[in-house]
Amino acid sequence: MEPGSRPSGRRKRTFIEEARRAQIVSAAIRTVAEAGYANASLARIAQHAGISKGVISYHFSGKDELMDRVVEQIYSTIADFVLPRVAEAPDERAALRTHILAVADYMRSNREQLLALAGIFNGVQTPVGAPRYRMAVSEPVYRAIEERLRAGQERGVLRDFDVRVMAVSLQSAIDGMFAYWVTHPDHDLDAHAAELAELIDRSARPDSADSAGST
Amino acid sequence: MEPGSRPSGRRKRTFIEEARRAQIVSAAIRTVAEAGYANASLARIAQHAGISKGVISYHFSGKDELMDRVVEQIYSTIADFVLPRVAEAPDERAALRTHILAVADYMRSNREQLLALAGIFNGVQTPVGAPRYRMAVSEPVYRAIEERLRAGQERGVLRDFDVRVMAVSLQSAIDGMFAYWVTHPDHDLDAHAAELAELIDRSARPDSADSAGST
Amino acid sequence: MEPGSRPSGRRKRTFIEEARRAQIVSAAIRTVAEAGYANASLARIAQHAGISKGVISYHFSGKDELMDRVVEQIYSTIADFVLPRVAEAPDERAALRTHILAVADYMRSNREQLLALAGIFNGVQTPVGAPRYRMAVSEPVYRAIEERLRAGQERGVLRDFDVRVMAVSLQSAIDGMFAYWVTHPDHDLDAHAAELAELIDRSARPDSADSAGST
Amino acid sequence: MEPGSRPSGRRKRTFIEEARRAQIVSAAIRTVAEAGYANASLARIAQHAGISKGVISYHFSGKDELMDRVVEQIYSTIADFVLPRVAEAPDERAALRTHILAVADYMRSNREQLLALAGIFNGVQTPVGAPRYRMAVSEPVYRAIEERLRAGQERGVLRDFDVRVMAVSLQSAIDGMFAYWVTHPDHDLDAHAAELAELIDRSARPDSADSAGST
DNA sequence: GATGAATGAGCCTTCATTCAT
DNA sequence: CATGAATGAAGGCTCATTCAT
Repeated sequence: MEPGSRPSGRRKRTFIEEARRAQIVSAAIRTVAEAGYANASLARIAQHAGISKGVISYHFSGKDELMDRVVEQIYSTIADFVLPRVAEAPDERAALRTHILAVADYMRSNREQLLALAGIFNGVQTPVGAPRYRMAVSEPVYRAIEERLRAGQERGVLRDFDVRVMAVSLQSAIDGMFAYWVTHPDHDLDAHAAELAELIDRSARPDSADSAGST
Repeated sequence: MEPGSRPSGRRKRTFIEEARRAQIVSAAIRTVAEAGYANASLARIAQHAGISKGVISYHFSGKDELMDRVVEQIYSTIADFVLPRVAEAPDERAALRTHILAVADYMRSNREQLLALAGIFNGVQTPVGAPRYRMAVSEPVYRAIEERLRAGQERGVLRDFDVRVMAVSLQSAIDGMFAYWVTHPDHDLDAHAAELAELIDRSARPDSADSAGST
Repeated sequence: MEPGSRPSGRRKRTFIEEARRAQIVSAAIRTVAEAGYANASLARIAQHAGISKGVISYHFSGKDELMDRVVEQIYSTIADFVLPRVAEAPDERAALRTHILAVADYMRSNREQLLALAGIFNGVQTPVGAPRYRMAVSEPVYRAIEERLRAGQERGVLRDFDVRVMAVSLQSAIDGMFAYWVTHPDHDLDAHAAELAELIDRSARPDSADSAGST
Repeated sequence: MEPGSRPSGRRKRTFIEEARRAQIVSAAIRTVAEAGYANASLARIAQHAGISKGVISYHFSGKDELMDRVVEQIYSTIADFVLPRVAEAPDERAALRTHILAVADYMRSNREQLLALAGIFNGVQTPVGAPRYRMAVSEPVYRAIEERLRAGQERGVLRDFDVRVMAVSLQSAIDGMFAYWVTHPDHDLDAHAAELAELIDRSARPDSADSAGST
C-alpha cells in the first residue's frame, strides 16, 4: 500500500519517510521559486532534490498533494515566526503594526518561500476558476486576524469597521508589498512595511485617537 | 504572408482581421477565466471561439502575443470606464473614493476579465520569477495614481505619505477585494468597496480632517 | 480552371503568367539555397518573391510541381552554358576536360543554383527511397555524356571503359567538387576543376597516350 | 532523471538502456531509408520500433541527437568492415582498389544504411546551407585517405596529384556509385566497383606504370 | 489573376503517472 | 524503498492546401 494513497487514513510515518517528504517539499519550494509553477515539473523538482522522479510519486499521491504540502509547510513556518511576536504586543492595535513588520521581517530572508507561494497560488486553478489554494488556506488566516480585530474593537482600541474587509485588505496589502518587492528587489522592504503599518493604523484606530500611542 | 509574422512593422489590418482578433481575444478571456492560465491551451481557446486551432497561430505570433493583447484590451477597457468618473471628482481625496467604487462597479459586471487578468498575471512567469506582465502593466497604473496623490498632497487634501506605498497598497487592496469576491460569489462587492474606500480615506486624509468632507 | 491542375494538357500560357512562374521559380531557388529544402516552406518562398502565399498554389499544382520546375530550369540553364563550349572541343577526349572546366566556370558565379539543386535532390524523396528527381533528371545527362564517350572510343581517342560507369563517376566527381566548395567557400574551385580534369583524362585516355595532347 | 538530459557528462549507461538506444537507432535507419529524412518523424520511427513516441525522447535529447547517433553508428560500422581489409593491401596503390571494392562489398548487403546516410546528410541543413553532418563527418575520412595517398606518393607507387582533390573525387565517385545503385537496384554493383577501381588506379598511378602491378 | 483567411494534419517536445525490478 | 523505463496525452507551432471574395 502506498503512503500517498490515503486521504485521511493517517498511517504512522517512519522517520526516514518524513525526512524524504521534507526533502522533496523543500526541493519543490526551491524549484517553483526559481522556475515558476508552470516550469516546475516533477522531473525538475526531483533533479533539485537529487533523487529519481519516481520517488516523488511514491511519497505523494501526485503533484497536487505535493503542492498542498508545500503551501502548508510555508504557512506554518511563517506562523511560527509571526504569532509569538504578535502575541507580545500590548494591545490589538499595536498587534496590527507588529504583524506587518514581523511578516516583512520574515520574508526578507525567505524570498524563495514567497515566490513559491505566489507561483502555486495562481498556477494551480480548478476549472471553475476558484483558486482552491488561496481560499482553503486563507480562511483560517482571515479568521485569526478577525478574532484579534474584534477583540480590539471590544476593548476600544480599534474603531468599528467591518472585520472581514479589513482582514482581506490587510492581507492583500501585505501580499502586494511582497509582490512589488519581488519585482523590484532593490525596494526597501522594511521602509515599505513601516509605511504600510502607518496606513493600516490610521484606517483602524478610533476616531479620537492620534498616532501617538502605537509606535 | 501571415499577419502575426510582422514583429513591429504594424501593417494596416483589414476590418475582418480585426474582428477575428477581437473574437479570439474575447475567447481567450473566457477560457482563462474559466480554466485558469495553465489550462488555457490554444486548443481550448479555439474551441471556445468555435474556430480551428490554426486560426490563432495565423492571427497571433504565438500564445504570448495573444495574452499580451488580452491584458492590453482589459486594461484599456477598465480605464475607459474608470478614468472619466475619477476626473469628475471634486478633489484628489474624493477621487480616491471614486476610483475604488468605479472599479468595483465595472468589475461587478465583468468578472471574467478579472479572472483572466489574475490568471495571466501569475501564469506567465519569466524563469527568474519576475512576473513580466504585472510589472510592465502595473507601472503606468502606479504612476497615474501617484500623480494624483501628489497633486492632492500639494493642494493639502491628502497628508504626506509615501505615494508609491499608497499606490501599491491601494491597488493590492482592490485586487484582493476582487479575489475574495471571486471565491465568494455571494459576497457584497459594493459594500466591500464602500468599506474599503473608507479605510483608504482614513489612511490618506490629513491629520486634522475627519471623514465629514468626503462622503 | 486553374493553370496548375493540368498534368499534360499544356494549355497556352499568357505572357504575364509565364512571368509570374519565372518569378516564383527564382524565389524558390533563392529560398532553398538559403534555408535548405526542409525550411523552404511556401510561405517563405512567397515572402522572398514579395507575393502572397496563395499565388504559388494558383500557378503550380503544389510544392512538388514547383520544385520540378526549379530543377528543370537550373538544368537547362546549365546546359545552355556548357553545351556550346563542349561542342567546340577538337575531339571527345578534349571535350571531357572542357566539360569539367565549363561547369565549374558556370557554377562559380551561380552558387545559389547549386545549393538549391542539392537541397531539392535529397530533400524530396518518394516513400520507397528512390530519389525521383535525381533519376529522372540525370538519365538524359548520362545519355548525352555516354554518347560522346562512345564516339570517342570509336574514334580511338578514348580507351574502352564502361561508358555508364564513367558517366556516373564523372558526374559524381563534379557534384562532389561543388559540394566540397559549398562547405569550403575559400577552396579554389578552378584549381580543383583543373586537377579533376587531369584525373579524368588519365582514367579515360588510351593506354598508349600520355597527357601531352590534351592541354 | 532522464538519460537524454545529460549534455556531456557521459553517465554510465545500463545494459538495457543501450539495447533500447540501439533498437531506436536501428529503427531510425530503417525509417529514413524508406521514407526519407523529411518524412522520418519521431512518430514513424517509434512505430517502426514498435514503441511509443515518448521513448525516443526519453533516450535521446531530441531528433538531432538521434540522427547524430545514426550517422556515428553507420560510419563506425563501415570503418570496422573496410579498414582491416585495406590494411592488408600490399601497398597504397593496391589499397585504393581494395578500399573501393570493400566498401561496395559492405554496402551490397546494407543498402538501408546507405539510404539513411544520404537522407540525413542533405535533410539536416543549417540555414546557411552548410550541411553540418557531411562536413563534420567527412573531414576525418578525407584526412585518413589523404594520409594513405601521401604515403603512396612518397613511396613512389602513386603519382604526384593533389591529395585533397583525389580524396574528394574518390569519395564522390563511390557515393555516386551507390546513389546510382539505389535508383537502379538491378545494376551490377560489383562490376561497377571493379570498373571504378580501374578508373581510379589509372588516374593515380605513376606515369611510367601500366596496370600490370595492381591486379 | 490575386489575396487574405482558414483549415487540419502533423511535427517535436514535455509531462505526470505507472510499473516491473 | 527506490529506480529506471515506458506511456500516452497534451502542448505550442508550422505547413501545404483550399476557397470566397
